[in-house]
Amino acid sequence: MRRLAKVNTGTEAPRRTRIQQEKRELILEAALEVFSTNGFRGSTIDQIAEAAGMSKPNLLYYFRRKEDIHETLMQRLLDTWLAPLRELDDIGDPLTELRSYIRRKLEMARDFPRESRLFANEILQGAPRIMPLLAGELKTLVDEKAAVIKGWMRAGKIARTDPWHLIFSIWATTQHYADFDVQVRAVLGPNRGGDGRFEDAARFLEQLFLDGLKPKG
Amino acid sequence: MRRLAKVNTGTEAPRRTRIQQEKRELILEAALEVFSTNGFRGSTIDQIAEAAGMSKPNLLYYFRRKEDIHETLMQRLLDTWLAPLRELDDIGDPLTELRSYIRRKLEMARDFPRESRLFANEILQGAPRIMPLLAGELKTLVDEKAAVIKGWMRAGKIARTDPWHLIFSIWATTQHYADFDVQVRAVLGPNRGGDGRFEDAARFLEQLFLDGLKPKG
DNA sequence: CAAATTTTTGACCGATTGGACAAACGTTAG
DNA sequence: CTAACGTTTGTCCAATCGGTCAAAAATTTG
Repeated sequence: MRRLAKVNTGTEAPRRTRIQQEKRELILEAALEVFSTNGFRGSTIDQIAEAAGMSKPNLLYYFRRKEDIHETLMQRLLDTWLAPLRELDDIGDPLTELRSYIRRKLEMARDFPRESRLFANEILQGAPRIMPLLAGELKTLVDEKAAVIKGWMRAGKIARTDPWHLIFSIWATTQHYADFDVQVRAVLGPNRGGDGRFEDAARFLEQLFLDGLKPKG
Repeated sequence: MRRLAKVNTGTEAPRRTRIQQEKRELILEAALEVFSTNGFRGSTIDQIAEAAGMSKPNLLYYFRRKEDIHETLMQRLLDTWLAPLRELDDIGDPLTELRSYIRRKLEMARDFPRESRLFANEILQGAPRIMPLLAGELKTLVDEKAAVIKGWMRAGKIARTDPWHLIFSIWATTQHYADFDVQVRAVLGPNRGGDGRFEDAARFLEQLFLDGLKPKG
């Protein structure tokens, strides 16, 4: 009876055995850990293989090239990473929607810091591997949501301002707590830099985005 | 007559000839370019040497190890990078002071994006080389300025909130335009992503930090 | 000028890298 | 069981890496 051929087709034919599925997940999990802390060029296949508990040739049996691992990781990443923005909905109170979006993004920075750092690494180095996605899929989504926000502004539900830069500022402030986590904890010190820092950040960001810094009165 | 001995003392004795000064600057400039786009491990001495227009052994005559270049670069960076925060002054109107700080930081993101990316690269990878500086010099400075801001809040000059996270949010939003520049331009597109994007960002950030998003009324 | 010193380079080295390969080992269908 | 296929590994390789070294070239000093 016909069995499966080579695994590493990469582009298509994802028919895989149980072992293949499991081992590929194991490798991707290990690669996320290694890539997110060392960058692509700073990471070695040996590091990933050791983190995944297997030999280098064995890893290369599941992913033919180092770049294939990174590519698979980035493809998966973008979907989950943009999910909060996709949820931004025209129905419902605008200020509540924005507050929820900020909160969800901050939770992702707290719960998936490796994903955030992997993405940041890629962008920092000029996004050589995902540039088309940025100018295509991402731009389309942001433009769409910017239109929604503009509608809220026209309706007088939120202050008039630039929707694109608003989205950037939400990305920047929330992802900062994942990407610059080391610095945040170093500056806050042992007491304030503990587990409570995300709640402090949530409170601060809510106030910033809703009311700004001008004193009441 | 006694001449200069080896150049690479590194830690002290910075007596240098004209050629040494010039060539060292040339190397540091080239290294800034290379390190900021490839990270430390992703950059090679050959790349830096080529960017500086000299041979690898010649470069190693001025900096004995690759790490020495990076270290020198980081030391210089922190001084100029924190200058805007150091200027944050207790005298003068608080809201004006904060607005000036945001503007200066945004100008630095525009005029020195490579420095910003170099710093981001280092922090992203756990700040292995400057951790002591973060927990020492940086924390001291931020704590000091947080106290100044707290004074403004007590005096009712600005809204009460967390001064540390306020500083983080200013860092995050401004540096975003340097570190994530590729993404910003990809999303904004050819028209809005042109040279005017920093002015748009300045306008938006001023409104965000002063008034927030709640509609006037 | 010439000697002393600084600067530059080609050649080289050991270590590490991404990846190839064949042989050994496991597993499963008939 | 056994043959066919999937999985794993030890070994090897060429390229690249950071860095050395001695000797040539350029510069400075007296």
